[in-house]
Amino acid sequence: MADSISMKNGKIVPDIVVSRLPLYLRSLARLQEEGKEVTSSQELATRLGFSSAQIRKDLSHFGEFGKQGTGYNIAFLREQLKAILNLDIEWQVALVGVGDLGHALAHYGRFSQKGFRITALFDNDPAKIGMEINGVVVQSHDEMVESIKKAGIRIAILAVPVKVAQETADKLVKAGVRAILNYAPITLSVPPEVKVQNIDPIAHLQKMTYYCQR
Amino acid sequence: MADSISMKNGKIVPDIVVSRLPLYLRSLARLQEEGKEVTSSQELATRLGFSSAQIRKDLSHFGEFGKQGTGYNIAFLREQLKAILNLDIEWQVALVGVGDLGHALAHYGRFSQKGFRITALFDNDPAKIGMEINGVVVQSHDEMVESIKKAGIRIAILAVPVKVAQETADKLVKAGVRAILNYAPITLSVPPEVKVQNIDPIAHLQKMTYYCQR
DNA sequence: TAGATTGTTAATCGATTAACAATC
DNA sequence: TAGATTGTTAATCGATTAACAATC
Repeated sequence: MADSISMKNGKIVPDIVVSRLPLYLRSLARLQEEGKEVTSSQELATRLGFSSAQIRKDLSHFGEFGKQGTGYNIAFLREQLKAILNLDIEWQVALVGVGDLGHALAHYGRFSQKGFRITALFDNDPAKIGMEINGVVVQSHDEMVESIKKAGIRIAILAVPVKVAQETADKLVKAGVRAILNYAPITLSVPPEVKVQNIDPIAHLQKMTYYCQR
Repeated sequence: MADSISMKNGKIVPDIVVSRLPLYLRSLARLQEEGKEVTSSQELATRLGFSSAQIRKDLSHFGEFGKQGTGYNIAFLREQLKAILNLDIEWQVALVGVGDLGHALAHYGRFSQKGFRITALFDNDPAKIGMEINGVVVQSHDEMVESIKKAGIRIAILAVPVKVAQETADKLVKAGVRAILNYAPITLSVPPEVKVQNIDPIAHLQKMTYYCQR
């Protein structure tokens, strides 16, 4: 993924800063649920295990959202962050691969709750094509490129076996997809304008066992 | 998670280096499947999108594994990395929360393929307790601490709803768990000796939409 | 040997943090 | 006003990379 893009009079926002914005958003939602109206960089920091300086610095890349002596209005900061992350619209998402994992993802309510509507499903297993999940019909891989293009879908979740992951990613790119959430344990090769985020539970477990004595 | 632990005559290995070892392992497995016997930092780098210098530097924290002019013997480097990550034994894993996601995880073959055997399942839904998945019987949350202690399980996968995630994590810690793979969208608070890795697909999607024009 | 590639050092680059003036 | 907390600057810290001697 590109390291950063231009923002706030041509200055650049590091990719790692962007990564933290969703976590800020999550904490703010939590605070709001708890009935709070304002918060501080210190409170957010404690909750997230970051430093307050980091939070203020991160936010400063995008503007000024707080008031000295008071802190941040939670509802306001949430709205601002949502706008920055382009979350003030609903995104259509294609889910490719309706195996066990894909099935669970298709049922996972939090996607649509957070504005990511899975509006297209694809699989190449004839037994699955035509099946309906949550009101969406599973289509064949052959229809994929055309169907995604036609719907103007920009985000895809890739939940296919490793051996077809790269070729499927290639088709997604051809279809105009710009963001791929990749569940296959492989480093995908895509053009630089396409973003990829990998989810590999095994890699996480293997990292933690380093710290566990047997 | 702690930033690093001591290694190789008291020197310290940055946490971020440890994070990359599983990816090296994954690439090496791939290369081996392709029939290759040796590789180079350059080849690994290209596959992973890293620099070759980074790969050599990372490995140098743990020893010398290559030969000048030749590169690395794949089978040997794999074994070494597995040993470093404590992957030369099989780990027992407890899976807590057998909803849609938990169910999919319980069926996900790659865990046991990679040496993580899910040997205990827990849920607090009476309808699920007693159910058998892949030969493992779902137990109640009430039995959890005792059961994990007795089995000596050190790794848990947390797939419960957000609202009970922290209290469940507390129980896991009490039961002696040292590594938690957390699927609940919340920052868990645990003692420093317990490692947590978070998997939050929404956060990944929200990061990518930053780079997508609507 | 000549060519290739390691392991390591030093230089560079970037991210985090400490500190504080500004100000609510 | 006094206390609190922001936004920002400069210092620190750490990670990445370039370069190369060593050597297979």
